[in-house]
Amino acid sequence: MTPGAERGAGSSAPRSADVARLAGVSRKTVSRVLNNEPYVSEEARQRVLAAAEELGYRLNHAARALASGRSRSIGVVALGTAGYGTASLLVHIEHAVRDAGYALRIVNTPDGDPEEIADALESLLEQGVDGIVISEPIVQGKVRARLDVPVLFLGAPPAFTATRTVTVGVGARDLARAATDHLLDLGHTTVHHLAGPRRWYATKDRIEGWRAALAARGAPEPPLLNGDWSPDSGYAAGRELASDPSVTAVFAAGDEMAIGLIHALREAGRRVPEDVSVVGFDGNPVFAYVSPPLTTVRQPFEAAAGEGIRLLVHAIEKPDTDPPPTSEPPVELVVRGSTAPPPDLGA
Amino acid sequence: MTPGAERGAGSSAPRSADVARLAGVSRKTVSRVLNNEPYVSEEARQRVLAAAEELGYRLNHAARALASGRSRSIGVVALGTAGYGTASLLVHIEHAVRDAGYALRIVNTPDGDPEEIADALESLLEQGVDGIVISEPIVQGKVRARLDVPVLFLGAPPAFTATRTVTVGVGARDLARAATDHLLDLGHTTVHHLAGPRRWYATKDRIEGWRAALAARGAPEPPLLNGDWSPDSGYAAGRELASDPSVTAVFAAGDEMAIGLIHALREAGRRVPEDVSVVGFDGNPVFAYVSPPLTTVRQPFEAAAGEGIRLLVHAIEKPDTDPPPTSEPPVELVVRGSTAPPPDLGA
DNA sequence: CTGAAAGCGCTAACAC
DNA sequence: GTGTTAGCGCTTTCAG
Repeated sequence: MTPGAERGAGSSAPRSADVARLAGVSRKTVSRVLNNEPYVSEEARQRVLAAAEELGYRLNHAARALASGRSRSIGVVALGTAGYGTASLLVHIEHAVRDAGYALRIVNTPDGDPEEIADALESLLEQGVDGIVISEPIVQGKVRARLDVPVLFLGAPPAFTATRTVTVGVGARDLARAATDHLLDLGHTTVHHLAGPRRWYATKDRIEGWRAALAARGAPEPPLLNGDWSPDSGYAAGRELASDPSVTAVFAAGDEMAIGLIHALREAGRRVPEDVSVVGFDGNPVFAYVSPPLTTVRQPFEAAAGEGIRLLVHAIEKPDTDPPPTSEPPVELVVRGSTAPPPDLGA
Repeated sequence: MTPGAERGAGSSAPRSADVARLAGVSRKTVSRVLNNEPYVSEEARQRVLAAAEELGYRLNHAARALASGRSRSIGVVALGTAGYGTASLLVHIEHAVRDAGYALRIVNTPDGDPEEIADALESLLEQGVDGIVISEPIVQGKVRARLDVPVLFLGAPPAFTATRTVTVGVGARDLARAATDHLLDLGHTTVHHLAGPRRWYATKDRIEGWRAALAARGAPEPPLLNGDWSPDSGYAAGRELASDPSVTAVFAAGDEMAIGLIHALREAGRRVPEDVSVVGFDGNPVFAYVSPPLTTVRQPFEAAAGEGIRLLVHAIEKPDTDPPPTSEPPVELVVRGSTAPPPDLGA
């Protein structure tokens, strides 16, 4: 049986050759139509489309990837936490990737260890992704990897080298600074900071923003508190802080830690915001409905994902032209009920 | 230049032929080693592995998929909400899929319309996934799709037909029943229910569980409240309910709606849990730290994802053998501070 | 504007 | 245990 010969009715999935035969054109023309290439007569195009529809033709991406060397897919290395921030970012990434006409492959790295990340990258590379997104990477340790595709670092400076790296920040430093400034503006002498795990870039950025705000006013810098993003760790930090009456303002690096912190504070008899003000970080809308409603800063997840993917796709498709212009997302402070002037000020 | 001939040093990525040459074996033997097939001498295996390592060889999955007809990847159709439930489920799915040695491809359907779902499926199928996971599907409308791979329906009965479908529930009905029973056990005459969007299966299950609990005690069934999972919708429902003094217990179909609901109730002067008890659904740990701590039922996301993927992989790899046994996840009611006996009982 | 021929890098079936 | 021979279904030259 020669290739392209008749196949028993309904035997197996139709291939582009079947479409070509039905449409009365060559396989190459079918390929042109399916790839929106120019130089196809409108009539041929219609015939091909109709034939594909009639046959229920489904393009085989594996074959295309093999032949073209590109998979039209983007891989993302995500961090394992199911928190609002990570999840929200992922949803927006998916959306942006899909809009750009790419498919999404995901590998999660529960702990974000350099080794795990290297494995994740390797796995993505084997799958032939055209580009990679590293979402909120870890700062610690060196990642060993041979990256021959463009990489987008979302929310952090490049953690390793690749053919071409593109970076989009989420403005975490500025957001942290705005959160701290808000507290300072209210009259607090200084602001304590409950940070995330030290290995995260996100943690580092927030610490820097907080520090900068303090320094700009000459406010003393209290010792850093350490959490792990979980409400439990916020609670633990809150218990510690509650015993120190000089604490009147705390900036937590995540909404959930802020919630745990507030709970511990109140349990210890300190009122929020009357005695202690607390501001969170992320902007999960549900915390508008707790008591007190949480003052927080909103992370521009959608904008960051959108810009980042645009840049990444540009690096993939037109590596030799100038990247599209990018704009800094606005800093959004959401003032709700968990912050107020310090108690002594009124006395 | 004959195929397999010397290539200029560092010219391009090494292929299996390069590994074969360096190891002094045939390409097929390389393939055998890489696929963990039997009938390879230990010595040959080591030589191949060493050669691959030395060359920095990376398997080309596209070529493998094309040749073998299988991609060793699983696609998931996710729903667009970035809520705790969806995100948590996704994380566990990713983990289970990876453990099984498969890669993950994701398509999100913001609204979960049947048409969107059909598109998502089509896109996954073109990518050549070996199996598909539909996470928490929508009940409404018919999905048109030609599914020639096994499909896992997670948390819902099959919404359409496929070659082979496997279903794993999350026990939502039993969980809803347990939540309602808890309130009834406390002495409440009846329990109101704030449901999710009607198009979701998850909504339907929870309504049924609630209804069954009520019926079993002969409790009157109050009119259903409708939300959309968002805290805003919980708040809106709460405002409505607050004006009716006969309401003493509410079961909300999601934690976030419960939080909004409680806020509205308190704003209207009704105390929780003294005047009105509220129980949520999902088990997001952060709500242990709000006031009052939220009583809720925990969804067995991890168990469901694990069992589901095991079943799906079985259907992919050994379609002709009996599926592995599955066990019902336990019902976990987490009693915290938002529930108490009704006010009149004490009077 | 269109088509013919030649692979992309791998695995499948069979021989040895 | 191992190698040989054919493709998988598509895109890429390069001719027309």
